[in-house]
Parts: sequence; structure tokens; C-alpha cells
Amino acid sequence: MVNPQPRKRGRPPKQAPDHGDTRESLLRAGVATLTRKGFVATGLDEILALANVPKGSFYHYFASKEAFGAEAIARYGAYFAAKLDRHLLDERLAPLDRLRGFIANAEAGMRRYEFRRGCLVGNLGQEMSALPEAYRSQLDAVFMDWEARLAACLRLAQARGEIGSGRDCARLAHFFWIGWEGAVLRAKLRRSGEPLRIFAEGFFALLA
Amino acid sequence: MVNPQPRKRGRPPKQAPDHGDTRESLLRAGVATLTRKGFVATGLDEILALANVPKGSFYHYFASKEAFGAEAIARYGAYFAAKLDRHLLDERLAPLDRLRGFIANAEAGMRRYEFRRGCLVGNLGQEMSALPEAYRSQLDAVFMDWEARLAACLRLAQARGEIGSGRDCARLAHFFWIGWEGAVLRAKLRRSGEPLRIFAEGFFALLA
DNA sequence: AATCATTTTAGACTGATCGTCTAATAAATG
DNA sequence: CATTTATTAGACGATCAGTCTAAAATGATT
Repeated sequence: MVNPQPRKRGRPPKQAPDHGDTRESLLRAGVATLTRKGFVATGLDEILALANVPKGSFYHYFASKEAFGAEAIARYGAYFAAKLDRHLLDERLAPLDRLRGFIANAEAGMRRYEFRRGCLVGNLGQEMSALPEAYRSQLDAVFMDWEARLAACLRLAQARGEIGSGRDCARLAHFFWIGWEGAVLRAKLRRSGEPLRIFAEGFFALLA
Repeated sequence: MVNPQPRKRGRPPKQAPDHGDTRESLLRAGVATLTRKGFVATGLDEILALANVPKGSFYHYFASKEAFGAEAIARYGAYFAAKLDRHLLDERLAPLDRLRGFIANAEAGMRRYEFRRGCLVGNLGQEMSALPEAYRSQLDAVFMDWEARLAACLRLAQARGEIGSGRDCARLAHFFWIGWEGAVLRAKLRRSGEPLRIFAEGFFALLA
């Protein structure tokens, strides 16, 4: 349960900074649930129950499920980009070791939820043909953002001679995220981190 | 529309061999729709309308939506395995060219539907946490079947020295399907065959 | 302090759609 | 003609996203 305490009716006090707290709980619960079950399979009632927020509040803060989903995508995209940077910009490690660190961390994260949660962006991407068309460009933009961050890291490795100088790092980054989403999908299906490791191994073999 | 003619109530005449036709129409329409929209997002009404079959008939032929889905998975798995064999066992081509042929054919197939249809097995795998648990082993088995067929083809290439003799072809095949599903997902999202080509290029680079 | 305005919540309600089921219908069978 | 078997029509309750009204609790105004 994300926010177990009950809420009081009426306007909240100003010094008790409830401001945006309900909204925040909803988004947190939404990201968690969408990451696990996807958009179509997730009912508002489920998010509401997880956040301990009454239904009446939802439509006070969000215009629709579609608008809520768009914010959840943005939220997840930013959260994940920050996590990525924490690894890929860590100057204590060699560039490729940073990527290895991210991969290990991602597997640990999936294991923590018994491989039931995947990637929100991947989930919604797969559902695209049943989703609001406006999500398409948003999801694609998130991928491109992640790719740019990875490409920068790969270029650092390339400058150190750890990636052949002829290789196109942007293309390699593209390749990585294409395959990584497949690996996450498969890890969810098999309830195992092995697909993540198999893909990672292949990816690193490709760089040499 | 898969089967446009209307149906009469009551037991059908014997000489007009409708036998199994309704059921067949349902499965065909089901595979098409599940390949496009996934399991949860697809309502029975949509399949029924596509097959031009009345709702009451559905539960005459199938015990439940879950049972119907299981048959659709099996149907798609077998259909796809046959398509795979048509390429991978084509002795007129060198083993790796057979794989290239399959990839090109798959891209053409996706383009034909404007990249709106993906892979039924991949779709349902992604939805797994909202699906009947019984699907898990079934979907995994389909993947393993496809992997075995690809691995055999790769071993042929290895025997011809086109893949390093130290490489584990089963593992390479596993890598391929992990990444391929990611590429299909991305192709759907971008409405473009480019992700398929980028993944394929990387995969072949990995073999050398 | 009393009043008013604003923000938020409670939860019943709507219409659509979901998967499922029963009773009726029509042909085959004896 | 009576019975059995195959098929369908349409009703059913559950659940869905989304709406709405009234109540409640605070801030602002006087």
C-alpha cells in the first residue's frame, strides 16, 4: 500500500504540506500498476485502492485516464532517465562498467518484484494499437531520450578504444534498447533474470 | 471480414458442410485480433463481429475466453513454426541466407498491416501478469520451439564455418528471439521496419 | 468571530461493455 | 411423429471509465 492513512474531507491545511500529496500518491500507484499490468488491464479502481484515494479525487486532479497515463509515462521516463544517469555518468567506473552496473541493478530490481514488473514504456508500447494515439510519440520520445544517454556513454568507451572506432554508437544504443525491451518481456514471462544476462552478454560481445 | 455470410439458428444441414467452419472462423479472427491488440484489450464482440458469428455460438465451441486464447496461442505457434521451417529448411539457400529471408518476409508481413500487428506470443507474454497463469508455460514452450528450429539452422551455418566454432548455437538462438520480440515491439511503436533491420544487422554482426 | 469562497472528498449513478449462461430453435435421427 | 443433437438469440450480473452532487474543511474577508 502506497499511502495507507485515510484522508480527511475538505480543503487540507496549508502548513501540513498535503499539497500535491494526493496527486503524488495517485501517480506513484499508477506507475507501479501500469508497470506491472499495462494500461488496458488496469482499472482506475485498482489504482485508487492502492493509493487509498477516493474516486471523487481522481477526476479532481486528472481530466481522464488518458491524461493520467500521459503523466505516468512522463513520470516513469524521467525516473528511469535519472536512474540511468546515476549509472552511466558515474565517473568512478569505466564507461562499459557503468552499463554493466545498470544492467545488474535492473535485474536486481526485477527480482525484487519477482519479475512481475517490467518496463512501463515497453508495456504501453506493446499495447499501442489499443491505446490513445497521442501516446505513440510520447513513448517514442522516451526511448530516444534513453538512447541518447546510452549513446553518450558508449562514445566515452569508444574514445578509450573499448569499442571499434568504426562503430556508430547511436546505432548501437538503438540496438541495445530494442533488444533490452525484448529481454525484459522474456524475463517477465520466464520469471527469471537469465534473458537479461543473455542479451547483455551478446550486446557486449558485439562491441569488441 | 473473415466470414461474411449470416448464420441460421438451429442445427445446420449436413450436405452444406458447415462443420467446423464457424469454429475455424472464430479462431482465424481471434488470432488476427489478438496479434493486433493483445488479450485483455480484445473483447469477444470484436472477434464475433469479425468472424460474423453470433455471440451465443462462442460458448458452444469454446468453454471460455481463456480456453479460446489457449487454442489461439497453439494455432499461432504452429502457423509460425511452419512459416519458419519454410525458410530455415529451404535447401536452395545457405543457412544464414534462409534466416535473412525469414527476416525480410517478416518485415514485409508487418508492413502489409502497416506495422499494426505484431507477434501474438510476444503480445501475450507482455500481458502475462494480467493473464491466466496457465498461459505462461504455453507461451514459453512456443518460444522454445522456435528457438530449437533456429538453433538447428545456425548449427548448419556453423558446420560451414560461417559461425565461430566456439559459439553456442542454442544460446545464439535464444538471443535472437529475445531481441527479435523487442524489435517487433519497437516496429509497432514506430510504425517502421527499421528496428527489425537494426536488430538483424546487429545479430549477424555477432555471428562472425 | 462570523461569513463567504475555495478546495477536496464521499460515493451513488450512468451507460457501455465485459464474459457467461439458459432457453428456444432447427435439423437429424429413429 | 417424437426425440436427440447442434446451434443461436438474447438476457444476465459484473465491472468498466467517467460524471455529478452534496458535504466537509480550510483560507480569506470583514
